[in-house]
Amino acid sequence: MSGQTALPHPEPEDFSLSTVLKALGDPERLTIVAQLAQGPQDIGECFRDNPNVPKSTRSHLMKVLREAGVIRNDPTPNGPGRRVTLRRDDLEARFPGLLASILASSQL
Amino acid sequence: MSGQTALPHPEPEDFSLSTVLKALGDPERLTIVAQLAQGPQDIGECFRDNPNVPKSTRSHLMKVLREAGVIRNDPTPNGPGRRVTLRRDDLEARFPGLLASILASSQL
DNA sequence: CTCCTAGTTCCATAATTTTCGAACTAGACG
DNA sequence: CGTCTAGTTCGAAAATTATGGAACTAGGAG
Repeated sequence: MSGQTALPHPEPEDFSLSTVLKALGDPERLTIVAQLAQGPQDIGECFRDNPNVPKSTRSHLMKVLREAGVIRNDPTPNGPGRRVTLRRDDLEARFPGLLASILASSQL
Repeated sequence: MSGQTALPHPEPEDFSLSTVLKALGDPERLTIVAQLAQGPQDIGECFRDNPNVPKSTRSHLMKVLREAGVIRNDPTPNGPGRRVTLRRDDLEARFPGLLASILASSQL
């Protein structure tokens, strides 16, 4: 696998609305989240478009989303790479309707 | 009145989702917007709590919200100061449900 | 007209965020 | 074991954003 194998993820009760909004208030990160709405992806897939983004920048982008509670970033069970997942249910539990309206607005 | 009397405001079709989210992704600005949800206010009222914020900083905070399309900042018709208004309808037209879910989540 | 009030704009500085190379980590495969 | 792959972390530099004093603006009151 890669990296430290297990990264810290905040609990839903520790999510902050402004932190979530700030994480999504960036076009690149918003695009990634919109893609993840269609299902989990490996990190590489998230950057199929603009493939010239260096690894460290990718990691940082994901870190901001992960620390806000927007995504999970877990080791792939049987295989290389990492699996990124939208934390739909956790976000819905904490901020009802928020993610849905953002995703709907993001595809205009 | 004060300042340049008429400030530029973007049209709803020029709103950008990530710009709106970025504008709201700041605790101070989010608090201001939550207050404005209860009705228009003069700028002074927006800062009744933390009254030690200098004028230029207040103006800048308002500018970010205004340029994102979140608020209107207009001269008060008969009197001093400026009237700040949440652009509820314009935001709803462009990003349905977004503001409502943010406001609901902001009072937790 | 002058002064007062309320707010914007300008500008420079401070703080935060982004970017990306380089070093490091961990599993898979041979 | 060594190597390849995929990704994280570190650190420093670049870019963006925030802060706040000073100058400026506009209306209202005297």
